[in-house]
Amino acid sequence: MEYNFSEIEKNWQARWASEKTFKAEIDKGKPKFYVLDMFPYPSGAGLHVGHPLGYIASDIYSRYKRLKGFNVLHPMGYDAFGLPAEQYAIQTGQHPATTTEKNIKRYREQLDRIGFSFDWEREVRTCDPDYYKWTQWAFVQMFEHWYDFSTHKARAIAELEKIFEISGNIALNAACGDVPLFSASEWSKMERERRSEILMEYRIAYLGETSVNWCAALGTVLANDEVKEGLSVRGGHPVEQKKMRQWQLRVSAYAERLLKDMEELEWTESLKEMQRNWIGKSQGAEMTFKVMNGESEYSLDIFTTRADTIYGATFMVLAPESEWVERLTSNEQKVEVEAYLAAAKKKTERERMAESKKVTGVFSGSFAINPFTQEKIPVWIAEYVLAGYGTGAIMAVPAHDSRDYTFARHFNLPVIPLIEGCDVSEESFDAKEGVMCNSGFLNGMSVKEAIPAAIDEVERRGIGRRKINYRLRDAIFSRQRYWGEPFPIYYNDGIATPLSIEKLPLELPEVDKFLPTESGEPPLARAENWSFNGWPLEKSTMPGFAGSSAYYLRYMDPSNREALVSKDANNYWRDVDLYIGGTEHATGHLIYSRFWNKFLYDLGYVCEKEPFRKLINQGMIQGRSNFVYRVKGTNKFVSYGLKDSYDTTEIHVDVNIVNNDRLDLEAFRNWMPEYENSELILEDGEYICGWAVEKMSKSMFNVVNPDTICDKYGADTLRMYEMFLGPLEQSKPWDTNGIDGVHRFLKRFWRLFFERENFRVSEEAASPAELKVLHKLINKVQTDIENFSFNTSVSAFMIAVNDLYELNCNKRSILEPMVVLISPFAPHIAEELWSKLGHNSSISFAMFPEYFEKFTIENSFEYPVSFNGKLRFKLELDRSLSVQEIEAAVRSNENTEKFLAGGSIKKIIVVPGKIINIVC
RNA sequence: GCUCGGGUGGUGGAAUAGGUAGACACGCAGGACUUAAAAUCCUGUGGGCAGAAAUGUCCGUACGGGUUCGAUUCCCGUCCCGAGCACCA
Repeated sequence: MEYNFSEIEKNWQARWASEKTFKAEIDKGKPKFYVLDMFPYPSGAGLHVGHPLGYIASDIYSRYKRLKGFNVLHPMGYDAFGLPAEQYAIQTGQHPATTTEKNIKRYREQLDRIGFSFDWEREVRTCDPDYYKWTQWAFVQMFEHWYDFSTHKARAIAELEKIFEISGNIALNAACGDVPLFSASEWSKMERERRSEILMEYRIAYLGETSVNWCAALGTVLANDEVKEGLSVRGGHPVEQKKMRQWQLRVSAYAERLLKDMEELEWTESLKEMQRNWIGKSQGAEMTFKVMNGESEYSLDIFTTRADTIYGATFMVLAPESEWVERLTSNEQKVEVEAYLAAAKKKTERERMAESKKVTGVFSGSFAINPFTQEKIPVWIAEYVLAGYGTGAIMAVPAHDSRDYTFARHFNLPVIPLIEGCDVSEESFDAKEGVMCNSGFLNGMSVKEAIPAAIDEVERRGIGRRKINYRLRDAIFSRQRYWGEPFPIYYNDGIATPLSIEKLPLELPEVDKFLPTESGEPPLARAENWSFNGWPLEKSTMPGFAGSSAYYLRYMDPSNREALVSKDANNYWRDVDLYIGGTEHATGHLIYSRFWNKFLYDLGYVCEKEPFRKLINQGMIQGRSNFVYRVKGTNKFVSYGLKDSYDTTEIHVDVNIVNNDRLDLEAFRNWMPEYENSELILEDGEYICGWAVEKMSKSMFNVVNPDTICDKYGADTLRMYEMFLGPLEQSKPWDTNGIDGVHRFLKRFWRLFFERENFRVSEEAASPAELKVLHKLINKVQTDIENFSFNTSVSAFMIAVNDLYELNCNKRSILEPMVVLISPFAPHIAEELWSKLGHNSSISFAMFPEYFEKFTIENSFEYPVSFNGKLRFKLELDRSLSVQEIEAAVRSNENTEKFLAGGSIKKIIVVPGKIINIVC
C-alpha cells in the first residue's frame, strides 16, 4: 500500500479540527506545561520555509509533553499592528485592517497545512479591540502607579498623594524625573496644574520631554531597539535626535530587578549577556565640582566609575545637549560654541556615529576646580559625551581613559599618569590594575583599593556619594502613526487624564488618509470628533511592543471580558515553560515583556515574577540561491564548470526551476520572456548552476514556500527535514536537495507495516535483538527531545528503521511504540498507522506517561549497556597479562555476554588500568 | 575596539566526565529490477602509498605549540568566520 501523504494529512488535519483534539482546558489533576512561540507579524509575503522552524520544534516538544501526561497549553496568534500594513495603506488607500485580515487568513492556511497542534480557540490578535482593551488597561494602570525604591514595588498614585500631604517628597525614595524638594505645606498650596505636573514625574507611564529618535521618513519616533546603526530597523531610513514631549514607560525603575531575576532563568548565556549589556549596570560615584563662568559660581555633578583617578582629572566635558552648556558658556566663547552646537545638531545619528573617530569639541570659557588638587581646569563641550547617560557631564582623565586621551591629545590638554610605571606617551592606560602615584593620599594603593578609598573620601568631604548607574533608558511609548493602539487618555484643561475601565477599549477611529496632517500632527488628528466629553484625546498611538508585552497572559484566558486573565487561569498556567523565537527580540520584546510582567506582579494581577522560564532561540533559515552565467553582451548562458573560459555575468535564477543544481532548461526558457531564445552551453549534457547562501528574499529568487514542499512531499517530510537540517539554534541555509532522504525514510517506515498491499503486523513476541533496536531508539529520542537535539533524533529513527529491515521485523510490540515515538515529529503518518493498529482515538489522546519510561534501559531492558555500540566496564586486570589473556577475561565476563545478545565481538580496546571498550 | 559563539569529507552535519573521527543524510560512481523511465533495492565513497584482491600502511577535525599511554575534545598562542554591543565615563 502506497504512502499517500496528501490524503492522510488532509484527513487527520480535518479530524483534529473537528474533534478539537488540541483544545486545552484547566485540569487540576494534571501538571501543566505551557509552550509558546513568538507570535508572527502577518506580512503580505506569506510564510517561507524558514518561518515554521521554531513552530515545528515547539510543536514536537508540545506533542512529546502531551504523551508524557502533561496538560499542554500551546496557543498561537498574531502581532497584527505594525508599520508594513500602514505603509501599504498609505500607498494603496486600503485600510490596514483589511490587508491584515487577508494576510492572517493566508498565514493560517499555510500554518494549518503543517499540522501544528495549536489550540486555535485561544487565538489572539493585537489589533482586535477585545484584545487591546487590556493593553490600554495596563497602560492606565502604569499611569496610576509610581515606583517606590524602598519597598521595591509599584504603588498607587493615590498613596503618593497621601505621602505628599503628610511629608512632601523629602523622605521619598522613588523613581522619578527632575523634581524639586517640597514640604507638605508647600504641596498643599500648589495649584491643580502644578500638582499634576509633579505627579507626572512619578508615574510609571508618564509624559515627558526627552531626546528621541526621530525618523522623518516614517514621520514618527522610534525606540532605541528599533534603531540600528542610525537607521530605522523597519525600512532603513535615517534617524536623528530631537527633543519632544512623549509618553514613556519608566522601565529604568525596574533595572535592578530585571538584572537580578534573570539569574534563575534557563536562557542561553549569550542572551542573558545581551540583556545585561542593555541594562548596563555600572557602579561608581556621583561627584560635585565647583564651576565658574566669570563671576557666577555653580555646582556641577558628574558620574564616574573611576573616582580613584580624580588627581588626573585635567579638564571636564559637557554633552552638547546638556542644559549646563548655556550656563557655562562665557561671552567670549559664545559665537564659537553656538557654531559648534549648530553643526552637531544638524548631524543625524548615523553621521555622528560614522564620524565617531573624528575628534570634535569646543571650549566653553568656564573653569572648574578639581576638588582634590584645587587646580583650575577648563570645561569643554564635546559630542563624545552623551546627554542621556549619567549627568551628561564628565571629569576627563586622559591618562586612564582612551576617549579622554584622544581628546586631550587633539586639543593639547595636559595628561597626568597616575599609575606607577605606566606609559601614556602613545595611548592611555585603561586597565584597572597597578599601584597609584601622583595621587595624594591614594599613593601606594592598588587601583582596586583606591577606588573605594577615593569614594569614601568623597563622601566624607560631602562632595559626592556612591551611585549605581544603568544604561537602560525609559521606553518611549508614543508613535505618530495610525495602525496601533490609541492611548486611553484625554486632556482635561490640558491635564492628561485616563479613561476609566468601563470606557475601554477606546477604538481606533476611521480616518480619510493614513498620513500625518498638513500641520504635522499624527494621523489620528484626521479623525472626526477625536474627543471625549468635549476634551481632546491623545493623537499618537502605542508602539509595536505594547501588544506583544502581555500576550502570553491573555492566552491563558483569551475571552475573559472582566480581566486580562482570571486569577484561576493564571494560578494554573502560571508562566511559559518553554518559549521559542528569534534572537532579534533579545533587547526589545524580551525586556519590555519582563518589565510589563513585573509591574502586573507588583499589582498582584499575576503570580509569577518572570514570564518565560526557558527560552530557545531558533536559528534563521537562509536562502540558497542559484546562478546562471550569461556571456557578456550575448544571450548565451554557460554552465558553471565552463564559466571561467568566458567573460560572464552572474545572474540569479529561480531555485524552483533548479534541481540538485541542475537547471531545468525548458522551465528556464519559459521563466522570463528574455530567456526564451537563449542559448545554453552545457557540460555533459546538463546545465550546472552555481550557488551561494544569502538571505531568503524575493529579489534573489530563492524563496521556498512550505506549500510547495507539502504538495510534493507532505507536511511530515517537511517537519522532519527542517529538524534534520541541523541544530535548532544554528542558522543554516535551506537546501531542498536533501529532502528526498527524509521522504524516503518515511516511505520505508510506512512499509514496515505492510506486506505487499496488506497491512500485516505480527503479534509474535519480540526477540532480544529487536528489543535492543527499540530500546536504543527510545533512549536516544527521549534524551534528544529533552535537549532540543532534534536533528540527531531524526537520524536515530533512520538507523532504527534500517535495523528493523535487517531483522525483518514486523512485530506489534516493536512497531507500536515506534509509532508513538515518532508521532511528535511526523504526526499524520503516526495517526494513520495508529488507527490501522486498531486504536480508535487520536494518538494524542494516548497519553502514556509511562510509555517512555517503560522502555528506558533502567526499567525494562535487561542488558546493562551503553548504546553507543560500546560497552565500558572496569576489570581488575594485571598489567602483565597478555592480549590473549585479557581478551579471554573480557569474553568470560557476564556483562559482555549480555551486551553481545548473540552478536560477536569485533574489537576490544584495552586501556591499561582504566576502561575496556568492546565494539560489537 | 570589546563580549560571546564557531572552524570536522564534494555538501548538511555526527561523535567531547579525553578512548574505533566522519554516525545519519545529500551528492557522486557502479550494479539489480525494467522495453524504457519513475519508484525501489544493493555496493562503494576523507586523502596518499602498496596490492589483482582481501588487506596493509602513512597522513588527516583552521594553523603552531603543550599536557597525556592516547586530544576533534583540555591548556597557551596565531589566523579566519558568524552574532551582539559600540563613544555608557
